[in-house]
Amino acid sequence: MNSILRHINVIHSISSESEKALAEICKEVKFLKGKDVQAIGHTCKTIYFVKSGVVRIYYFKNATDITESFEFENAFVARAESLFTGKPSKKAIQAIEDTILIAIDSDRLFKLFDSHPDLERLFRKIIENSYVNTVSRIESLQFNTAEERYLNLLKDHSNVLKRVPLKLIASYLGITPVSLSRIRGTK
Amino acid sequence: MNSILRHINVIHSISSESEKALAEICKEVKFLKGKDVQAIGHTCKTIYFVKSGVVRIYYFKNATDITESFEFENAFVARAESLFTGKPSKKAIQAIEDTILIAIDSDRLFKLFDSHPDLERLFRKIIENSYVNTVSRIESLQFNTAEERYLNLLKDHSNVLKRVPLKLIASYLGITPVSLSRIRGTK
DNA sequence: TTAAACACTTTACATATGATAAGAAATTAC
DNA sequence: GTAATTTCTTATCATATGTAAAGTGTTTAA
Repeated sequence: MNSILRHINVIHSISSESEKALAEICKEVKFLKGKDVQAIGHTCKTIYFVKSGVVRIYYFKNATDITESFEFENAFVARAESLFTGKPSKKAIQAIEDTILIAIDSDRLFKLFDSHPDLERLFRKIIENSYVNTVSRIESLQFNTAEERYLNLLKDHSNVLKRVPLKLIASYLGITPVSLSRIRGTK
Repeated sequence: MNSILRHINVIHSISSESEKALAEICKEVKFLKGKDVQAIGHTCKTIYFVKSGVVRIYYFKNATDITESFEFENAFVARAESLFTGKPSKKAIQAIEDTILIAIDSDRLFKLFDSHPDLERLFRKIIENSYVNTVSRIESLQFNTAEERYLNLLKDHSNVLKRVPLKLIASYLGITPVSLSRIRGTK
């Protein structure tokens, strides 16, 4: 629990009572490299925090595997389109390395919000941050070339390049592995 | 205020006391077609609700005007990257038709959250919804062709096509006006 | 009402990215 | 440690979209 509490308190500090309540609905879970944390078709009732390792959210379009996002140590992961709508997700979460996650039960978390406004505020801010990141991702996909997107990733998140297979990065950037290889070749 | 209260109560119903508190920090403002509601470089301290009309968020990349999003009647608009970070925005909000907005002072709203948890919950849910929409927009930009994106817009938001100039829609779809015209021609 | 400005389309050509296939390199599994 | 997979690169060709320029149609404003 220490890693998550340390991360949380930078975003919004919560009372020790709230820390305790949060700890009670958390559970540590481990996944081997390549394993699905949650499968396609499953309704998301869990918010994960990455303690160690890397995960990705992915889905299939025309039988092609597409990576929607990566999350590394000290980040939250959830399939928002399912968690916030209650519908089954068309996406899966997969461990890219051997990974340790802290699983937070979302139903119990949302109930805690009634009695612990500081937790609701914390998660509001977490969502705000995710939202801001997502909007800037749209900007990048809307009018940057594939090469610009690759170079920005290299500049801002070079750890991704070091720890994630290129074929996963390609679809994250919205291009094919062949195209990514070509872009890398001309540098 | 009626339109905003009606809209809000579908998302999360709030006490009449909270309605009153919210009304106090709202102000109705009007903008003529083409006018900027908020300019580039301005730090966003306002959340708008569109009472009537249409607005867009736009910015410039290499001197090209790019529309990030449209918002019609009964929707909230804000430049999240500025509102949630406190930094000056690189984007502007513009009225596409003559538009009436309800302006909510964000500093005062965030203060209200301390005494009105139902308001915080309401706005948490509004952000969750925006987040879900934004994630699905990424999906669309990541691996749909320009034609698929156009046809999806036609299917899901045909009102956009009816009320917004095509050149604005083109950049929203991530393509040039010429390319959009070509796609429309082949149907 | 007319000129000016703006929005949209069409054409021709350039270019980035996609698709396919084959080979090289790296990783995994026995 | 070697074979079998998987990942990455390279090459070729096809195609979607970009760029530029010109023409038509529609608003806007004097």
